[in-house]
Amino acid sequence: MIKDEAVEQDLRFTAGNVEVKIEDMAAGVVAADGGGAGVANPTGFDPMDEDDHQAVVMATIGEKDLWLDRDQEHLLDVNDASIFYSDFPPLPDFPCMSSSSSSSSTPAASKPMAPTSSSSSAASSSPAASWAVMKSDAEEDTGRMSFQQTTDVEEVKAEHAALSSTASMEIPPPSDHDGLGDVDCIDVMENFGYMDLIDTNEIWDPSSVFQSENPQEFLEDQQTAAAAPPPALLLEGSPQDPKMQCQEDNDGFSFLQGNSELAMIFFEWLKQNKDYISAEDMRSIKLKRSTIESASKRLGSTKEGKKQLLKLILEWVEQYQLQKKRMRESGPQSPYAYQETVQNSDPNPNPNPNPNFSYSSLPPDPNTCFSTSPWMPPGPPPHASEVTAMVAAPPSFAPPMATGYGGGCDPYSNPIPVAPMTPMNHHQVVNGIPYQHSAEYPVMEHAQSWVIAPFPMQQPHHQFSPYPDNSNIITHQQALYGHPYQLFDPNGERLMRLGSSATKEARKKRMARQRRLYSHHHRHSSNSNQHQNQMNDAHVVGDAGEDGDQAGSPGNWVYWSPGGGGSSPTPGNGPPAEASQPHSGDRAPVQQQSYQRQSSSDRRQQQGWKTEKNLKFLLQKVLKQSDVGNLGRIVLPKKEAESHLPELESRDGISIAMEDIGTSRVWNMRYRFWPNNKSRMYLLENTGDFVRVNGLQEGDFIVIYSDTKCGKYMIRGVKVRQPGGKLEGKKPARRNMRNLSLAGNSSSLAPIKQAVR
DNA sequence: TTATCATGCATGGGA
DNA sequence: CCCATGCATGATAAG
Repeated sequence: MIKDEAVEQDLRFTAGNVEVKIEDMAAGVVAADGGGAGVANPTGFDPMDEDDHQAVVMATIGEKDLWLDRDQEHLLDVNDASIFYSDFPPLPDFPCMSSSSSSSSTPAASKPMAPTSSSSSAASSSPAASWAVMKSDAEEDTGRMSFQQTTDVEEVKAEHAALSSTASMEIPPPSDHDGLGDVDCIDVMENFGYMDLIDTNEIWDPSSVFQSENPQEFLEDQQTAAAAPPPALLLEGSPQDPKMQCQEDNDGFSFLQGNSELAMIFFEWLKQNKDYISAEDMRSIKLKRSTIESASKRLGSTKEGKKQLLKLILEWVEQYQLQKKRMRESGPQSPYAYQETVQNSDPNPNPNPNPNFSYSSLPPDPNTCFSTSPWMPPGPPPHASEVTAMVAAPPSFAPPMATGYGGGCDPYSNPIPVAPMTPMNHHQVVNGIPYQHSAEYPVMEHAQSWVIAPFPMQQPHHQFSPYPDNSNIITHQQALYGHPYQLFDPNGERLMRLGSSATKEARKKRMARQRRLYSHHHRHSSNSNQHQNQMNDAHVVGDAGEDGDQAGSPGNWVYWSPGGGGSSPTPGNGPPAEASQPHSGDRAPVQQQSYQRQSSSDRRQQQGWKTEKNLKFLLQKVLKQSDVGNLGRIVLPKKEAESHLPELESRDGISIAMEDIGTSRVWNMRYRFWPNNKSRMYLLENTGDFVRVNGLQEGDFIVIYSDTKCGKYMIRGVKVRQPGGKLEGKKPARRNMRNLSLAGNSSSLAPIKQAVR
């Protein structure tokens, strides 16, 4: 499966059986009635059982409904579980968390997907059940975020399996808050306190928020903007809690006490996203306690850490929502339908060619942004040549995929952030709804951003290790696709730079891009198979690209799954993700979707980069010892070289400038061939410095793209981390590589694909 | 059996 | 003598 998948699952917070549900964030904010003016979920997205239907408190100021988009929500008539998935993708795992969880990965989670099957894992199917959130009356009334803990052992196991790749934190069961039998509903505040996201005693202080900013102004803004407290904010007491009442007194903001900074962040976010996120959306958000806990551990209990976590969550919500919106805009079709289309057409712009890479199995929700893994190697887009940009993998990746690089553009991109969770077969049906691998989803740049450990890492410490050589970095979104968010620094200490920073404008642009992408997919879906194949060979990475990852950046890392085959590299970013895509069958490079994690700033950079370039995946090559040695030359796969690189008239070859996607550095290389028997061997020479600078080693891979706009060549080095650190070895690699190659796949791609899985 | 490709190693230029 | 260059060979995978 793709790392991304694992990540995705984590994001879903399915790691534990404890779920944190953010309900009525908005409502919590305003809850005029304190008890929650119960509002039936108009969207029908409520994953809860109908019987369990919970009243939703709409966030309103005065009588004004802050959630203007609410009515526009599509009503999905699907079963609860399915709704849940489709509605909100799991929150991507925190990259940093991966280490802890990896140890428990189950075979299912770690086992690579069959080349032909989608990356989605069976494990992911179980989540549906687990996600069926049981709400307590209290929750409904309060509309607060609550943690729910299920006792179903089977479910838990499944979740663990699914999450195995991600770090799951052991969180003590919430105190019997509501005394809900099987399910414990925990007060949000309590939860956060537990998680340390928010100090136990630290309460969001609305007043403080206003002090820092003109309250009046804020309120005015709120009139037009949706205001919902962050889940954490809503956690504060029960509805009956005096504090909640205070909210009413204070226009619903009193619940924010104690941490003005966090509150401000949340409010700012609400203001920026009022047009994109509805109360229903917020209600449907569920966070796994374990995930949060893991994240908080990673991020630390400091205020900064909490801020990061909040940002991460908000970013996730935002990203998801964007996807969802896009879907809606395209039409009322169900997400699944969309998925199908994508799968069939595959002209997936995603850079995650490697779904494998990537980026991971995607969550059932096509809209999910996190589907891909962050750092997958840019595997070629899956056919993917396009990496979700790789997003990521460089997937993730996400494409999966060597996450990224190329995110949008990068096949690798990252491939790949990202998606990740348990691998599922495309055809697998969960609760009547077909599950698809994230890799198949159109990769979104964001996906990569989440690329947190797209691939399940068995060895935690490896997962997030930074690139040794590149300290700079950007993670490789799947190798190819850069992931928007860089979660880990080379030292593995920097968890993530969340970039909630996206501005409204940027968001709009993103949405427009996504829409274009979406329609693009549809167009392709109608294309003939032949055309599809061509596309697979070379995708325009355009959007996928979250490639922005720098080679050196963590985003470029691809992880090798210890499990099946053991040597598949999974791009941290996600490029490899691509491999898992069904259509990509052949050689889509894995994106590093994965696989990569990027900070928001990185993501922005990548996005910018993406928007400016249309990358076409040309080829990728898993580096052999002779390629990374001191010869300074890399043997290129003949078929790809002949079909995607300039035709060589003479053996002297041609000089070819390759711009390093990660660093923008231009390398003057030489492309030539050697007569070999009756054939030729194609080489890229003068690669010594490139290899050195990127710290590439045997087992890592390079992905070459062409910028369709500028006509220049782009290259990305994707690092593959093997849990066992085996790649370091010398000789075994050679034989292993061969062995790894999958039938039907070129040997050069095999590793990546495996990684993607 | 053939094609592909990793790499061993011969050759030759330059220090 | 060292190293870059380039050919030849052997191991695999594919057909």
